[in-house]
Amino acid sequence: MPDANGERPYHHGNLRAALLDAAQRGLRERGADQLSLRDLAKEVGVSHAAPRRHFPDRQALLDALAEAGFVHLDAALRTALAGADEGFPARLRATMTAYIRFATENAALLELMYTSKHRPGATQVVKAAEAPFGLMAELIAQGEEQGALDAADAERIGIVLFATVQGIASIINGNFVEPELLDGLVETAAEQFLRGARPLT
Amino acid sequence: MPDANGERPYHHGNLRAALLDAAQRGLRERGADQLSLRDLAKEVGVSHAAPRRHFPDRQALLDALAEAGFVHLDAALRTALAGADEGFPARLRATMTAYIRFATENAALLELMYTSKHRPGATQVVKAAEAPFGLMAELIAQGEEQGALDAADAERIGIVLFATVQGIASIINGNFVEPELLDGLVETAAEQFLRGARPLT
DNA sequence: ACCTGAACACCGTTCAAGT
DNA sequence: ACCTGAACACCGTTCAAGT
Repeated sequence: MPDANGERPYHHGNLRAALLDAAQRGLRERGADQLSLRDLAKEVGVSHAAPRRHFPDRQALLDALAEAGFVHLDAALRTALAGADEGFPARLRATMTAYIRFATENAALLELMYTSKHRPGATQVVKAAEAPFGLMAELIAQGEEQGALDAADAERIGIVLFATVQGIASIINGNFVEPELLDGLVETAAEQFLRGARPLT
Repeated sequence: MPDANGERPYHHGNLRAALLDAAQRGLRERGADQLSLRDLAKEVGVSHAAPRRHFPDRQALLDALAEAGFVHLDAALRTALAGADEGFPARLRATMTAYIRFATENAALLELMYTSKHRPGATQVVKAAEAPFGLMAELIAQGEEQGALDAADAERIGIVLFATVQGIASIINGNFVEPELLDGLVETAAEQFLRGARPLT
């Protein structure tokens, strides 16, 4: 039982949350490669074997981080959309910009999210990704209703849009183009997308 | 000196090449995480400290793999272009398809290539990426000359195209969409691109 | 110049045992 | 149910020493 004096902030029901919290910081500050279960356990104040109860192995913790990443990404996109104008072009740009911002501000996390560690097994991660993918599809469907798009298949076009922003993000994060080009790339992609999907006459 | 009987196939000037070769196989078969310098040394038949002469640390070997990956990618794209028809739409589709094929057939390598391990320092990797990026820009420039594109800035459009295929590849490799959708996604992206960048009248 | 062998500090993972 | 402590096999990295 937890002893009477308030010496230990964790250890009861929130070891898992505490570990994830520490892992999130470590990921941001030192990258996924430097994330060690033993370190995290020490940082949180438990023995090195304690995390095993909550994460059967290291990969399980990384998967949990990726899963949480998709939840946060989805929230960021929905927040951006909530604050955007009603017109489709504005909503498109707001979503793209929010994605890129999230991706560049959480570069190590993004890597983890898309890394094919999601072999057969990590269904949770794929499941969590459905929310932002769905958001993209909804956005496209709205554009069709507004008459801004001729797109027949909202889901497929949504995936291509998703892929485009994700690709821009990974090219920027990988240092393959100068960061100054970022805004221009997003704008070029948005313009091309609007022109490419607009009704023909 | 190498003793007279032909017992050792390596050890002279090609330890580096032998290590890279073994690493390439290991990467494909077990992924980058499972790549161990000690294992590679054992597989090649040298002591565990020998690789240090050629790769100062583990990251240096991973960077060398990524660098070689971009060289191979560039070759694959150029081969595809050499066999394609002259018209821009055909050349565009050939390039996109070749990229996606390379990316899905070398998923673990692709991850390594784009992983932001390329922090300040790994200039070799970024340098090696310039070839395929340049190829994309050339492709766009040809499209402009043929009158198929209105694009003002070939380099920027080329980067967006690059980002789109890379994004599709990572979404497929990450298992976020069913593989059956792949061909349709590439075709949708190609159509949108052609429509988005075509002259206005 | 290139490689060996021992040593160091650190891992992830397992398991009997504690509370 | 949750955590501890010892143990195991394995790392990357370093360095004196060999050839």
